[in-house]
Amino acid sequence: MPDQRELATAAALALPRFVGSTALFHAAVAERMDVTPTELHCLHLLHGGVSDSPTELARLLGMTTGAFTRLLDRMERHRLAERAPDPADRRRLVVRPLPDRMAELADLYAPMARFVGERLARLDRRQLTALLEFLTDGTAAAERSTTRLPDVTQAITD
Amino acid sequence: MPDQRELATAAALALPRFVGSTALFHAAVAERMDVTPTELHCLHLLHGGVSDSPTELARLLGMTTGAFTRLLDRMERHRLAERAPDPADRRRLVVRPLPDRMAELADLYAPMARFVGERLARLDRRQLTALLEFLTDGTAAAERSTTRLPDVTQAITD
DNA sequence: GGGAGTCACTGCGCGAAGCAGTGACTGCGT
DNA sequence: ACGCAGTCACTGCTTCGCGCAGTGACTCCC
Repeated sequence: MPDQRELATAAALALPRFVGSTALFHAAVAERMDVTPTELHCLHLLHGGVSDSPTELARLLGMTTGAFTRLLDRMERHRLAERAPDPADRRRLVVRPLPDRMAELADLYAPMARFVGERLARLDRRQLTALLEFLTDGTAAAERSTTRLPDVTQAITD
Repeated sequence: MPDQRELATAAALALPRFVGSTALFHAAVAERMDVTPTELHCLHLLHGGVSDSPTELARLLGMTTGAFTRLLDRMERHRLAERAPDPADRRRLVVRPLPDRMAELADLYAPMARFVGERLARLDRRQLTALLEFLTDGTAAAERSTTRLPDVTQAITD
């Protein structure tokens, strides 16, 4: 019967491995869709309405705009997204997700959603809130860390 | 004030993005150590005592043994691990983590551990237990999914 | 109206990983 | 005993995603 300190330590130890294995799961889903993990990640960002700007998306994905151009080429070829001109600024363009393969993506995530749903169903409100907060804060911290690569340390703590 | 159902839905939506961004964080830490994400992931497995067998590690990392040979070459060059002969079977070898750069790794994870610790300190026992269980079960499910790539779906649900 | 800055894009090179095949070694069946 | 199938780590070859650095189109501000 572990006490609170031990639980916290266990969580801190479990985290790095969790991160590694989820990354791998992410790659597995991508492979099932015949798509690179980066394309899949970008699709999530688009689907979540995070941004439609190539430069911004490239930043969030931790890559150069040059690489993002090629990423967009692939995404268009795979019918995941399309380019559209930005009426306000003729240098820019707008990236739009295509509905074509959304159903396929949903199917692949369905079992994961079920897995998550089952676990969550056993939790009470306070447990749910804690978990959700952990996920969202963790996401924010992780996304900060990618934009300030030279100092990951600071990005996490602030 | 969201009810339980809404919270569960929110968590299911937050998850894919969390997965993507943690993968990116993982890559950021690896870059700070002048190491590939795969090398870092392998180091975590070694450090956690998951396995010391090249074939088994390759499987957990979702790669071929051929690629793992080259991975080991890099890890030795970067002083992350070393090869040792297996006295029981002269075909095999044993992979051992090197202590040299462990401190460096701990330093990079320190802020993350602090971030986690702060969040966890606010939680009670039941919340902690729920979170920890979610992490470990999720890790197990994700690791299963990589070993049975042809059917990710089944790996998650069973 | 002109120059600095920003945008998406392009040629080139690197390197991580898959594929398929190799030699060394083990253990099973007869 | 002994040979043969299976397993192990390893190696050329190829593929491909990405970074780097430079380009032309466009915008904004003085």
